[in-house]
Amino acid sequence: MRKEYEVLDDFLHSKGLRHTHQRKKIVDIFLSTEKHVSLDDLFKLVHKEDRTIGYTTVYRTMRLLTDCGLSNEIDFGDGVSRFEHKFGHEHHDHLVCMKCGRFIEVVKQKIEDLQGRLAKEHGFLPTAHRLHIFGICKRCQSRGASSKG
Amino acid sequence: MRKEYEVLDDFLHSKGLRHTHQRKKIVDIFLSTEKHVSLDDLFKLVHKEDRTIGYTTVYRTMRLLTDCGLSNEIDFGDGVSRFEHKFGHEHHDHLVCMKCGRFIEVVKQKIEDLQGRLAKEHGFLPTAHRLHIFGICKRCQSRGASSKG
DNA sequence: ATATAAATGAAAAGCATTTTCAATAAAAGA
DNA sequence: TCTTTTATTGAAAATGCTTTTCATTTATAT
Repeated sequence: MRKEYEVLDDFLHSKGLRHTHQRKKIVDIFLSTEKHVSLDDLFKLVHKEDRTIGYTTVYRTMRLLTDCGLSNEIDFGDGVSRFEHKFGHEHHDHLVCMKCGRFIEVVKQKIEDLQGRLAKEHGFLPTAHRLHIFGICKRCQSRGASSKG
Repeated sequence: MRKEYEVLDDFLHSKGLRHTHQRKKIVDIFLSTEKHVSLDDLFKLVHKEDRTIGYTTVYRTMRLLTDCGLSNEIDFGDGVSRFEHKFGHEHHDHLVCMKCGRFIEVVKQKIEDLQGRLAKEHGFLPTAHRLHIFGICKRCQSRGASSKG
């Protein structure tokens, strides 16, 4: 678990950007957080540890991480961007539960392959894709009607 | 091409809602518009024909159409909701060109099937899904670097 | 140490979406 | 047709997240 910092270092260096203790702390917390955090989530986590770090800095740091490829920005269509870091889990799709809001990460290689083929059939050169399947998760099904956790 | 109005009529009726000339005009324009319009797009189209219809009414009408299933709200992650009407083309995925912004509607039954299976494998009860493949379209590939249309 | 340019944080601005509210108008009944 | 009831409308304001501004601070190079 050192590579992630190197990636950021290289990126900062190559762009003439600087190391700051704020960035270090934000990155530490982000990388140690399992997964999909909104800016607000992350700001709260950071704020708990360091009251002097502002929302704006978290925002800018996340953009930095996204730009250098350490973070992935995801959008479930609820008007809030979420971020997930890219270590351990490479590409994956999401099963999003409409009841409890939780999501499961999944991959099915055959689907990946077919997507590539589908793109090719249309002369399309794919660079990325996003698949969200919405529904009700196992837990919420067995719990019947309501619930929120 | 009469069924779409019936759907709306039924919906309005079942909910005790009313027919208004504003709704009629907005629905007419929306249904005659081939495809993916933002609220702003649609408002402009409506405004051209009737200066008295406000943005809010367009907004509310589109929510109505989405609720009664005539319209599909789509989100390409650029912070703007778009709407497409559901006649002619049922469910489909999107190939989104990152260069010219155009999108192609596609379906591959095998992918659909595999998605269902994938969900099932996780005890997940799927209700909808969204697949966007991002990349460069045929046209933009052959045109080389720049371009916007 | 000093200079210089990036980074920070608070506050303000942007922007699409959503709500508020007084005025208007559709549907139903008299 | 006239009234009544209640949904609808449109302008403006509010929301909520994201992004920018700007004066100040601070990391690096000299």
